[in-house]
Amino acid sequence: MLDLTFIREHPDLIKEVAQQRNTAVDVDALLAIDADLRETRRRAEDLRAEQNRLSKAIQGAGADREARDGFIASGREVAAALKELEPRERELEAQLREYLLLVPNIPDASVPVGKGEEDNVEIKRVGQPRQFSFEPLDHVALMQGADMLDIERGVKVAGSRSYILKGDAVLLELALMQFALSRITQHGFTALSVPAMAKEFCFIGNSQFPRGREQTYALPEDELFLVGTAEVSITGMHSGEILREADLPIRYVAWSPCFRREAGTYGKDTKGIMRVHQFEKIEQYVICRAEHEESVRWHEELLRNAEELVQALELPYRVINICTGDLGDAKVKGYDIECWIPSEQRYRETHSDSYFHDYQARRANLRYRGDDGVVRYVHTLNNTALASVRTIIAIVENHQQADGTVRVPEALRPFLGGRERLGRAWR
RNA sequence: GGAGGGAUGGCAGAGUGGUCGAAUGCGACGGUCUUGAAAAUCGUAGACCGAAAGGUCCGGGGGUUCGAAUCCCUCUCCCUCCGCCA
Repeated sequence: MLDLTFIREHPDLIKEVAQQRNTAVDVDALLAIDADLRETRRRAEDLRAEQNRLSKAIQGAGADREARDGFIASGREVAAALKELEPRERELEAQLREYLLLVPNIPDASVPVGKGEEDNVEIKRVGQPRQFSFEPLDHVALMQGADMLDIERGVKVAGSRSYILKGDAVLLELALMQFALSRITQHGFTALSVPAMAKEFCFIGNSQFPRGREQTYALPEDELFLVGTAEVSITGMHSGEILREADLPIRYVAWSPCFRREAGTYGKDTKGIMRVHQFEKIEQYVICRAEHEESVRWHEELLRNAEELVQALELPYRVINICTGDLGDAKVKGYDIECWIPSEQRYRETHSDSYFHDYQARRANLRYRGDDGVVRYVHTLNNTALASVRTIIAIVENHQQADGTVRVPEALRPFLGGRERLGRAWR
């Protein structure tokens, strides 16, 4: 959410940004509602002031019966007038908020302007895709061969895009989670295990709602939704608070399952488990002071942390700067880390590193009191540390051996009881 | 799932229709004292809208009333007991 005053003063900028970001918001309608609300509110406040004056007059009238009755009669009229105005005021407030939630954030000047995924800009490449001395398998053939994956029965249980990890794949998944938690906490981040179900306000605060609502699983009986990332729960957990500047920055690394409906992706990534409805993720999250430079500094640091993990897993990857059209509504700027997937001969997104300035904080009403006593909205950032399924794919495909086993990268071995190979030789 | 009790400022906790944005204590901040600190002592301090005047906020929403922290309805959350349960 942006500051309403800023929107009033820069309607044309908002329109331009909305277009660049492939999103729609009726700025003129928003401003019309705003003007109407301000006028309505002014009238209501005048009436309330009058009401307060009369209330004091009634008390001051004491035994003067006649004066008292006169004031009460006037009070009755004012109350009646207010009663007409107040529903209108509430209605306008609700309408304005609906529009405000649709206004996108202003991208940073360093974000490339573009229409979609194809306009994202690669900013670095690390590691060389491996030259195989044998015909490498895709993750499905490889994992099924090693009895690490059962897609058919996963689909039987939970429908398309579901899967069952088996055997060493389960150990690998847990090892990856522990590996990421262990590394990131060493950087001073506090580990969290957060609710995977959350109330609507968390999703609004985080900007998953109202747009993107159809990507989220709902539990209507309980008015809860399944989170697509721990980010939702973390934004919710501090919402409405006023933190102290001395407590900042707050750095979390959170473990949670992630649920995604993947509505509208029929036909995309139909083979294998590249795109699934449920996976596990370790997420980095930072709440810091409201300074652009500090946001940028953390954005880069979160990227470094994630890169460190990917490098330790010996995966070739690249980093891209996401263009305006692919950025969504909320981010000021975003990097993706994409790992090399041999079977696809291309890089695929495994991490997403974002900063928001106060956009999420405003929606979640998350503020801090500066050392100067001024209350401001915090800045928020987050980046994947490690997401289970896609990283599993990258590891098994990149580290597969001619015999059908998977070499365990050195850094991961302590989390797998020292094992050097996963799966069993089968080809 | 059933029965009961609660929700007030950073925290604890008064306040049952007007003089209450709200006593008091603790904590916080600033001053005095001190080499420094503690103690003592004096003082300051909530959030939101508004250029201001002014208005709003005592868990959320609705209602009664000229007037609600206080009365009524409703929702949420917390606590206690019972049931169920990893």
